[in-house]
Formats: sequence, structure tokens, C-alpha cells
Amino acid sequence: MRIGELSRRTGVPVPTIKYYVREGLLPAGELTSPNQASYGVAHERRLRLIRALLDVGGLSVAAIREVLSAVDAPGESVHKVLGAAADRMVPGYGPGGAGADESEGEPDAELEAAREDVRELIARRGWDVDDRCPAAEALAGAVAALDRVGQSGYAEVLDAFAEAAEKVAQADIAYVKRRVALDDLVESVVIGTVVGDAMFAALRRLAHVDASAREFAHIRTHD
Amino acid sequence: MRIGELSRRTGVPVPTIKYYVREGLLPAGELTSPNQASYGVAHERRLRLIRALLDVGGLSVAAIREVLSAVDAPGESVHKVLGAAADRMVPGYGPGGAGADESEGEPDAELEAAREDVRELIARRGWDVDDRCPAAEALAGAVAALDRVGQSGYAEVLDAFAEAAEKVAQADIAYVKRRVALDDLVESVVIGTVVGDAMFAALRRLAHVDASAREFAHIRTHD
DNA sequence: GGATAGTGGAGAGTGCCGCTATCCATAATA
DNA sequence: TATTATGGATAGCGGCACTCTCCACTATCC
Repeated sequence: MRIGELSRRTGVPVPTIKYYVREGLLPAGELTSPNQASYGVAHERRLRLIRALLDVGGLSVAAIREVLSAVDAPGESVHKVLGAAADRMVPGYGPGGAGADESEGEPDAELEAAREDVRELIARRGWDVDDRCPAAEALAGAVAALDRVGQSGYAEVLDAFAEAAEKVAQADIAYVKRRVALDDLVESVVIGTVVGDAMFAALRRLAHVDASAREFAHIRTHD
Repeated sequence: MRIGELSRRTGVPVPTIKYYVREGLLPAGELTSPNQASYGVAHERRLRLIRALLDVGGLSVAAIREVLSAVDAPGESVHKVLGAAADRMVPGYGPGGAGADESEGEPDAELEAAREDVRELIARRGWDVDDRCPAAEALAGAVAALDRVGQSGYAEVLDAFAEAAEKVAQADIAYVKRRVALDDLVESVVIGTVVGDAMFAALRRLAHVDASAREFAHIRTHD
């Protein structure tokens, strides 16, 4: 298959495919002559993955490159590869911490308190995770943001959220064990993680609307 | 309080505050003389909300403007205001549909099938929800993406996700009913929705890491 | 064999977005 | 009085995800 057909089958414009190749998201086609290359189903599959990560997951091109390099890294334990991929999927991941500058400056009391909350939560649930991994940092960042905005009481729901997250993670793992071959495992987890976030967020919104219809239909706002 | 102090208390640079005022995210300060204005705690609060929506929620400035205009709209039923706000918090929300062009072109079989799945799910759960609202469209978009990437079997987990989402939504509502005054209700729901998404995503990742340690510690990848 | 369309590769350009810099006349502060 | 801060407005910047343009060449159709 040449680039034009790859473009037709995926709906991605030819120049965009070339751009992805340049950016290292997609391997180049196999050259059959100096200016002729052929692409296979692996390219098509990878291209669809890229678009899903981009359009549904909202990852940046740089983040996708990182994630894919973890997907393609060979010969480690699955747990380690999954961890490496997961780290790179948290929004705001980058070399040297969770997006913000941090290093020097005032101590940031909310963030420190939030980190402590997160450590306690992890201990309470008996999770075998590093409390300084990107996901834990992201969680602390969210809790700190609630604090700063005067909704610190919202931390009360953390345990209910964690309970639900465990259930969801169990469903994720069960699906992967049931249906996915080892070769595709990491890729499946990546796509499941990223578009699963979007799915869950949408479902939560639907559940909110439903609950709000029952609770707030006849109550009016201020003003 | 003048703009400098507002800046110091929130950590937002003065030019950025001016920019938010220009963009209609933040009301202007009350003028005390031709070039002197005073800001109150309401401004500080609103500014922190903006930063949380921007930094943690990843909303665009345009989306924040939309959401805030729903927050400030007076005199409707709470349910309607919440619905309006919720609609605007869906990633990719905009005038005329879910981000993509759609109108004309090929029918997009995956998306249609996914919409049908979503309708069935909503019926199955007995949710009192419009199946064409932005959240339902976003869900269909995610399901369609899974389909396109060859993970259509992932729809098997939809019910488990929905179950968990209901639990989370119940916790959200319980929190709001317990702790929030009517005046702050919409704002609290907005912040809870947006940073709750980030919290849940982080928790799911932590639960994944924990589960993966148990399941995949000794299995190696391909290559 | 000749016309037309498509190709790989690479650099430059585009449009949007969230700021940031600069300027100015005026006002607060030391 | 000298310095610093302010409101308001316009212009510029850096990053990002493309998209355009150009070129010599190749494939394909008649």
C-alpha cells in the first residue's frame, strides 16, 4: 500500500501522515525505490492509534511519541512497560515534574498537604504504588486545586472515588486478560487507559444529569 | 484590593489578570478613579476558579468563558443551569456538534453504531437523559474510536464503567447536598466535575499500577 | 511513447491560543 | 519629589498541529 491509500483508509491527509513520520510517531514506509515506499497494515493500525490518542485522548504529539516509545520498548517485564507507558499518559507529564516550575519559591502548603492526603489514601487502600509517581502527583495537584478554590471538603469523596476506580481498573484488567494477546497487551492498555478516561468522564456526566433531574428539578438558582 | 495584591494572593501575573478581564472571564474591578479600580474577594475566588479550570481541568479560555456564563445565569431551575454548565464542560464542545465537521460526507458507520450502543446503555440503566446531549455524543465518539482501533470488545466494560460512574455521581451529589449553600451550588458542581475528572483519572491509573503489579510482574513483553 | 497523477523528502508558512511586552497618562507611595 | 503601581489598549511571542510548496522522480493509463 502506498501513502495515498493509507490516507484514504484512515481519513488522515497525506501531508499529515508525512508530518507524523517526521515527528517519529509513525515509522517510515519501506522503500522499494528511491522515491517509492510501501506501507502495511501495521502502519494503518499505528496511524489509527495515533488519531485516537490525539482526538479522543487529547494527548500532544510529543506525549504520543513518548507513549509509543514505551509501547515499542522490548524485553522488559510487562508491569514495568505498563508503568512507563502510564507515567507518560498523565496530563502535564514532562521531563522534571508535574508541569509547574516548583524548584525554589515558596513551599506551596496546599500541595504538600495534598501529597500527604494522597500518601494516606494509598496506605489506606493498601496499594502497591510509589507515592511519587506521576499519577500520584497529578492526584495531589487536583486535591490541592480543590483546596485553593475553597472546596477542601471535597476530599471527603476521595474514598468513594478510589473505590470506584478500583472497580473500573478491575474491569480493565479482566478485559485485557480475557481478550488480548500478549503482543498487543501494552497497546491495548494504552488505548484503554486514554479513551477509557474519556468514556468514564462522559458517563459521569450522564449520571450527573440523571441524578440532578431527580434532586434539583424544582429548585431555582440565586438572583 | 488593587490588581497587584490580587496578583500576589493568587500567583497570577498582573498582565494575565488583565488578559482574563479582556477575555470576559473575570469582571473588571470597580473603578474608584479614572485609572484606579478595586477588586474584592469575589474576584479572587473567580480567579482561582479560572486557574483550576485551566491548569487542572485543561479547559480552553473560550470553554471557561462559556461555563462561567452558565454559572452566572440567573433564575433558572438548578437542573437546567447544571445541564447547561455540564454541556459546556465536555471536551470538544462547540457551536454545532462534537468538534468534527460531520455535516455531509460519508455516513461514518462506527459512530452510528456507537450512538446506538449509547442509546441502549442509557435505556438499560434507566437514565433520564437526552441521548443527543454533548456527554452522550462524547461517549459515542469514544466508543467509535475504540471500534476504529480494533478494540470494539472494550464495549464489554461499558456497564462496569457506568456502574462505577453512578457511584461516583452519587458521591458527588451527596457532597454537594451536605456541604454547599445554594448560592455556591453551580460553581461547586463545575469545579467538582472538572477536577473530579482529573482525580478519577489519576486514581484509575494508581489502581492500574497496583493491579498490574499483581498480574503482570513476571510476564515479559514481546521482542 | 506521452500525458497525467502520485510519491518521498524537506523546509517554510499558517492559524490558533495563552499569554507577555510595551506604551501612556495618571495615581499612590516613600 | 522620585519611584513605583495602575488601567487601558495594541502588538508581539512561542508553541503546536498541521499545511503548503517545491523538486526530481515513478506509476499508470491510453
